[in-house]
Amino acid sequence: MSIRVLLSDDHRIVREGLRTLLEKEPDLEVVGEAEDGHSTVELARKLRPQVVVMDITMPGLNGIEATRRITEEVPAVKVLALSMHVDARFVERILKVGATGYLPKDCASKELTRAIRTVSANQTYLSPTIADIVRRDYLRQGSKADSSVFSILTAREREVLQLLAEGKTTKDIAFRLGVSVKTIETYRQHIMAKLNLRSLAQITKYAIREGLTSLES
Amino acid sequence: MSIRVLLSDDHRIVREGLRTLLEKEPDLEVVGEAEDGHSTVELARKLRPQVVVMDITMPGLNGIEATRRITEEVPAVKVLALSMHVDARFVERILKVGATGYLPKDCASKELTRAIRTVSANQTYLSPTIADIVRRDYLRQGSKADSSVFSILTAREREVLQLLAEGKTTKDIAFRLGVSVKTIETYRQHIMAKLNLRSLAQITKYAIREGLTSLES
DNA sequence: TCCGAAATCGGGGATTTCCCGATTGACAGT
DNA sequence: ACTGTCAATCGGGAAATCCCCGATTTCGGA
Repeated sequence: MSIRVLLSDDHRIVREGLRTLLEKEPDLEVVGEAEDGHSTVELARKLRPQVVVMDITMPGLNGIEATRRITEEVPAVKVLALSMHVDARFVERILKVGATGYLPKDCASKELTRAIRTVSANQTYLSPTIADIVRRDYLRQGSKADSSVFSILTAREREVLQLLAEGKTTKDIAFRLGVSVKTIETYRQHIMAKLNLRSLAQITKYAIREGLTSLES
Repeated sequence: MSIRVLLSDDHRIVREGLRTLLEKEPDLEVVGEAEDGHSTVELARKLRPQVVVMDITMPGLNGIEATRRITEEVPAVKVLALSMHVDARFVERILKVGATGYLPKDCASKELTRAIRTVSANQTYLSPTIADIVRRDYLRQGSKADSSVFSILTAREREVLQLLAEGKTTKDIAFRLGVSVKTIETYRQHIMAKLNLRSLAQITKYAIREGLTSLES
């Protein structure tokens, strides 16, 4: 019986490439593709794949937040992060929210298929480069308190923070999340109060530093 | 006779995916892969492919600089940019240095193969989204020499841009520069129009990219 | 000298922000 | 079961900002 895989990446050509790669493996079956965090969560719930190959940087809802929701709601679904970041912060965060594997995008297809098989077997897969980075990170700072967004802000606030930093207007966000403009305003106030920020520009910079959005507009 | 293609992308899994996609096309032949600008230039010189599929963001020597060198040295080699950026600045820059096609990474494989065939036939291929962005860019600013801040914005506009990106409010800035709020509003409009930006978040990111402000604070 | 671009300001309506408070439901501790 | 906290949601109302117009002045280059 084959391993059912859900692909999540905001670039279609990347998804198609991955799909084609995986389809050459007889024991792997790509059951769906998602282009952002929300659709990934939804498809994971609906399709119940064994493994989600998850990009981290995605518009709207990012891969870390999507992973948090998936592993909380459907723990049987394993998440394998496939990211261009080789930064310990990202590794730590996505593992913390429930991913069981992490691969840099700069990896071989053999490694990807091996990682998928590993995580689908309830094991953790970290590629050698990543494992090394994590080890160094631990050596360097032990486990100090996490004062980043991920511990201070609520899920909803993080979501709004990211959308604000992506240049969405309050109205946009309210519509997208299906709540009133007033609610988004409140979140914005909370975000600014909690993070001690005073302007949208500072919010944007904060989000960039925390990897919630990229510099490319 | 098949079209010889060189793949250039810093992520191996992306290269492998693209290779697998292209190998399904009988008239396309992937003759090599490069993982950074320097190796791309070198392989283009050595292998003389008809087309180089070029990523823009690469470590060491980026895709734009690599394109410049290739088209200068081996004009017969056509460069097709495949980028995650849908920003007019990148399109403009890489076309200016000799690329004859531009695709967003968020495209279908059919479009990629079509683009490769188009540029190999000495024609220019811009995907619809890209073409639209270029058109808007032209409408807005004509074909300016360099779309960087330092040539399109006036000194005053740059000043305001920086202050906005530093988190200052309109009123703050007006006071600081000793002019009316209305004047600052006008500058802001000009900045957004000239740079094709739509939000303060985007303004902030632009300023960071251009080195007008730092990520801190 | 004439033209365009830069710098400056305003009107007026549409939106957003900002600072308040309020409700509901979930969950934690006693 | 009671109490308290907190996340998520919404509203009022005033201030600020945004947005789309146009206007004036100045100044350097064709």
